[in-house]
Amino acid sequence: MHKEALRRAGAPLNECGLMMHNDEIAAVFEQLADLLEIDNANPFRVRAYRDAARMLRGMSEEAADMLKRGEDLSKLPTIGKDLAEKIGELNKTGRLKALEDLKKSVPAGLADLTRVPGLGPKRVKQLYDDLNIRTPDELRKAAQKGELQKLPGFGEKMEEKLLAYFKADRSQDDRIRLFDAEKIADRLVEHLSAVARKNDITVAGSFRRRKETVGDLDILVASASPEKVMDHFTDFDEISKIDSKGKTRSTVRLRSGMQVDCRIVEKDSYGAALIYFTGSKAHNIKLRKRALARKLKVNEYGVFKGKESVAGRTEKDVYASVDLPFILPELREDRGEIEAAEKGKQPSLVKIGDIRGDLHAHTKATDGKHSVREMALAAKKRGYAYIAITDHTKHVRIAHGLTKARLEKQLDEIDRLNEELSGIRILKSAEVDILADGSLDLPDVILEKLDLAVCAVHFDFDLTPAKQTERLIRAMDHPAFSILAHPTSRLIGERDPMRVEMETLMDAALERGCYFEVNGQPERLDLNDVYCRMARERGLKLALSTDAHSTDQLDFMRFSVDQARRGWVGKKDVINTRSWRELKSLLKR
DNA sequence: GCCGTTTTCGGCCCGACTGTTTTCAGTCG
Repeated sequence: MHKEALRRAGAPLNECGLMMHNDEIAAVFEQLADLLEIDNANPFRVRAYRDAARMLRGMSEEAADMLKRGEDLSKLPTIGKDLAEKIGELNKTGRLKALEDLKKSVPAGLADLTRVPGLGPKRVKQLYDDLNIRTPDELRKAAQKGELQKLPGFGEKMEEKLLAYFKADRSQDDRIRLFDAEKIADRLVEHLSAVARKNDITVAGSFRRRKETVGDLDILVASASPEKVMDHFTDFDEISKIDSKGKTRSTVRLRSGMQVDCRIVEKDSYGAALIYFTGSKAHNIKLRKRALARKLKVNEYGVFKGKESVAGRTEKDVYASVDLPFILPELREDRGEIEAAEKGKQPSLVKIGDIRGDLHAHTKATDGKHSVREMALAAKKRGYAYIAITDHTKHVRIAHGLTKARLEKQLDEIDRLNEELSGIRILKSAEVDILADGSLDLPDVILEKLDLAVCAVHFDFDLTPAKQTERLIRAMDHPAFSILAHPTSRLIGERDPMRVEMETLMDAALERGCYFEVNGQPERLDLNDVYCRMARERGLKLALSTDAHSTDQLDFMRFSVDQARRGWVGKKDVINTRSWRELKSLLKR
């Protein structure tokens, strides 16, 4: 998406009716900010572009749609007259003259160089001016020839560092899935618990905000003997390299490629440090500004009036000092949570304990590992009232999808089990494949026998957005259609989301009595947080499901809940927080 | 470039660590 947007921004267009998505506009602004920074522009001007990009990425409505309705974009936060015009220009022409002009003096590739650790805009500019270095590859060659250490401000160490960077395996540089980060985080906490109480150790950062992917781990420890804790931390046996080590802050890299920052503070600062280390950065900046307006200063040690500390021990105290209630970590993205909290309108978020059943689970009849009985008993053990068995249908050959006959047999089995088992109801369902023309992959005669149909796309992901939307709406027209599973069919880091007209699709679902799933598989987490929020704002209810392929995967429910919480979703916005009777009344037939 | 219960101009979050320096700039989170 990023690359596509940049291509568009730089290339002439031959189409009409162009509409730029928010993330595409954001990508253009981000590139402009990168290049402006190298060009030594006013840092606050640079920040204005970055702030706007971030705001656009978190927005649940398309700026292009607002423009279509004739709305004034400068009413949006971080968007003023100038940026509103630039968004208009992008939306109309697909290009941005300011960016094209800037590229004439600052080669676009220089932005990539700032991503090399240790290189910021100043050094990149210097490398370009003095050695005409424009790409990471040119940088590597210059370092190998020993040319860098001759530059003022660069030295032997810097050159060594860069050489080490180019020598190292870069395959793990990308953000990793929350689920994978969790395993590492658990081991780190276990390691640190030898020198600190577990209550005094928190994995903060985007991990605590439950972001779908995690770039690094930020560990905060409260301790009166920081040096002892820090020495123990840097002794962790998975560490491959210590990037920096100080008395209160260290950065290391693990053999897995994961970067870990450890910060140690005293107990009296723990709350302030938690806020600081949990982020997001934008949330913190807003808090600090708010503090300034009250003649207070917030840093990671506390809240200060002059030199006197007025809060810091708990997060609640720190928020209270700037007249705010505690704000849940999942909301701390500066997407309106501070304003909502200020008005006492912070959303009440769905909790794992609110979930009454799972509406997406497979068995060994297709690509799952366990039987219907085993899945049902595992669901009962988790305290659920119901579980929908949703095996694939025939079109999904790779999963040995069910034919009508095989599904009929499974439905008989479910009847028998429902007779036999108490305390859990097995719902008759299937993950019905949505074919390319929008028809469903099972005959009506059997669809009619299901309690609900969970429907999903597994092929033909790359139709045009209009065609894809049409396909899905046609599917939802079917009277049996209940839930659209993994609505964009993305796989994090592997497959981009299908391009659909999401607002149109959500409104169509709403009109037809259909619901969208939030799939808890660690590589799916589909819908994402922004779309969850969009659904909530439009009144479209969600099904939080696991898509479990084994009994233990029923635990993925918490990832689905996390994602929904990041989208401001409450208990009432979720259909499977209800008893089966209530849920049934929400289904269209 | 944005923004306003101090302001429509003059501000814009804050501190730790490193390397290359003799007191600090650059980078990072």
